[in-house]
Amino acid sequence: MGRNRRVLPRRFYDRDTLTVAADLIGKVLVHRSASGVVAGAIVETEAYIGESDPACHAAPGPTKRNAPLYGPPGVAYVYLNYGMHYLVNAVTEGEGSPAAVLIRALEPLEGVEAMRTRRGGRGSTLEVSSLCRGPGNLTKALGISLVQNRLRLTEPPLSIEDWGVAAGEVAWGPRIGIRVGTDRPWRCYVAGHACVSGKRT
DNA sequence: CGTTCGATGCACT
DNA sequence: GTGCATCGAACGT
Repeated sequence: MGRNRRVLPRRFYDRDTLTVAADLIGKVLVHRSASGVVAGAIVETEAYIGESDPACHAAPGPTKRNAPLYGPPGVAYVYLNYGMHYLVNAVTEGEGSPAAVLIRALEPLEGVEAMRTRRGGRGSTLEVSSLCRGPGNLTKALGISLVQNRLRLTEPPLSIEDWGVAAGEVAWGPRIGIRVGTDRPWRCYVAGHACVSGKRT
């Protein structure tokens, strides 16, 4: 691992959203900032696809907030949720086809101390497997906020890369934390992985 | 273990 | 004014 690092090209995202959601498992979300490099392997994603998906932010049609969903693929869509958590998505499919993959959990690979400081302050006793468990937690650990909204994921400072991490076995299930569209099994995750959000098994 | 519930800000109707 | 793609502290069992 680490000798063959490749940033995912824009065409990676210009595909069917469910395919992208599955292929993002095992890829590495990297944030390079003045605080250093933090990175983690993606172990959980959710697909939000089009205006016909009631849980997708594009459901009401184009608005100021969801504009990135209608733009080019390979761009970060970040927004504030519940007034206190930032959530990061990768925009997928072509322009005019509003869809994205929400990144829900990471396995920390680099910058664990920086993550710990951002999550719980210095001397935090948080386990490594909890640092990026949940979409609001991972953005906090990586220092992602609205500043990173609309950034291209195909170049620094915020990128998704292939570090040659083995993806592991992937499972599909209903999306978490939404009240509509729960019938669509569009959550993709590494079954049994300690860093995946939700109830542990 | 389990479940409930309050915090908190902004986009949208 | 309402409703969230959440989290974790504070309970109950």
